[in-house]
Amino acid sequence: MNNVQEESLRDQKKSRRRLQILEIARRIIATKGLRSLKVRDVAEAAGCSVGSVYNEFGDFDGVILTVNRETVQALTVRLRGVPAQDPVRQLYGLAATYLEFFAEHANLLRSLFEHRMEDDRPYPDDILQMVMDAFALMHPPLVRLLPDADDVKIALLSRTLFSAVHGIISLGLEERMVAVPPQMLRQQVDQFVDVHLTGLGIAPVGARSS
Amino acid sequence: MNNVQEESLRDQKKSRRRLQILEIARRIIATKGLRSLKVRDVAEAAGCSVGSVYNEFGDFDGVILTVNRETVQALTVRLRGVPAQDPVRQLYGLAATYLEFFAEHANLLRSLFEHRMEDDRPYPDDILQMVMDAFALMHPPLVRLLPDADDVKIALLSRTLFSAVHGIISLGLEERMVAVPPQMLRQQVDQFVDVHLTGLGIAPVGARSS
DNA sequence: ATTCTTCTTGAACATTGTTCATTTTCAAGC
DNA sequence: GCTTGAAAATGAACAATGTTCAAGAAGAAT
Repeated sequence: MNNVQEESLRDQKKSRRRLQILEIARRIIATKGLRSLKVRDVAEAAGCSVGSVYNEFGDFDGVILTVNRETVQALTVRLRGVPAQDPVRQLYGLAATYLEFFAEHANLLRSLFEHRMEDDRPYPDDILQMVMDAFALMHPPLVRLLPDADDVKIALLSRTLFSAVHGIISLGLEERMVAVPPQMLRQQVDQFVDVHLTGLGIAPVGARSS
Repeated sequence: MNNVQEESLRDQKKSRRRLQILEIARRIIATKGLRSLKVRDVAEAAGCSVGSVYNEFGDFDGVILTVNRETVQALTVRLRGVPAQDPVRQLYGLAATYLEFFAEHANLLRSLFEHRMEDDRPYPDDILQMVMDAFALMHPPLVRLLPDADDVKIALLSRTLFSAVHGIISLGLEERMVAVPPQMLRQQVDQFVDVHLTGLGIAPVGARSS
């Protein structure tokens, strides 16, 4: 075990190729959907053999899962970038940012939420955990807004609220279903948060600008 | 065109087989998930050749779509069975019934919402319309509760609210994700509707029993 | 330079959706 | 009932795609 950072030529090529495969797979999923992702297409575009893809990722699910992992990581970064001064605005911001991100990367998000494993193999725990953590990002602002509430209940509320927003957005962006105009979807989400905060006894942003 | 109901022996066998194929496909999807559905398994279980499946449904997507169509039909029947005397209770009932139905037929619902067509062929319009119609079932009670509101806005609200409930339930039942205990999920949904109705200025059911 | 380890390759295989020439089945006409 | 023509069923062959692995190539170690 040499902890000095001496990357062998072999390792360099390996990791460069790994990145390349992921980049190509992500591009295909993003543009043509998960169902259009084929091993041979990825291998050819990456300039390597199909065997190398398997060598690097074990099986094809491994490629998909790695892309999904990076998707939820990117999502988390975006959500963490939402300003936290005003907790009410933060909640709106989280919803709006989720909508933006979903609209920009619809097929990647669908891959994250819709991909099923072969047979009955379990979905990797770390990805599930990251999704749950992302959905828990509404927790801190809710705690500030509801200081007297039980922390466990707030945790549940955070997941519930974010899941609700997810439902509105994922179905709203489903071009299959009655394609809600994207601008209207933004209003729809804002209004939903409005009503829900009101119901929680929190004064919403109201007539002020976003 | 003979509108007399004389079914030839041929037609009888044909429709019997059709039903049988659908029943088997539905059972496989329901128990082992859409990804485990294979033409040969269906054909063998139905006691016919793979060619017959294609003869009857055009392609394999045709089988899946027909199962999905029947799923949304069954869902609609269940949702229409929710009592409509009290509009507030009706809203709770629609959410609770959706939860029940989703819990009973999780894989069938996932097939409905997650199946993607081959290439870029469009999803059949009639199925999309039926889903939208089902999600519009919150419209009538909302109209009764908000008599002064614009009808178009109520239509949007109905879709939004149902989509939110869908998000909470579909993620909550996702055993992949932090498996919310089913009993707790019911409370979660009820509470969500509670808060949202309050936010809309409607008195929720409150402390009374379901 | 030689050897050893590791990775890469791509042909072969396995699985699964799809097609279609052939056979079978059935209904209609005699 | 037999003949015949149309329709359907068949399943072998094909196509597309995920997976494996023996052989070879490439880099590391001595």
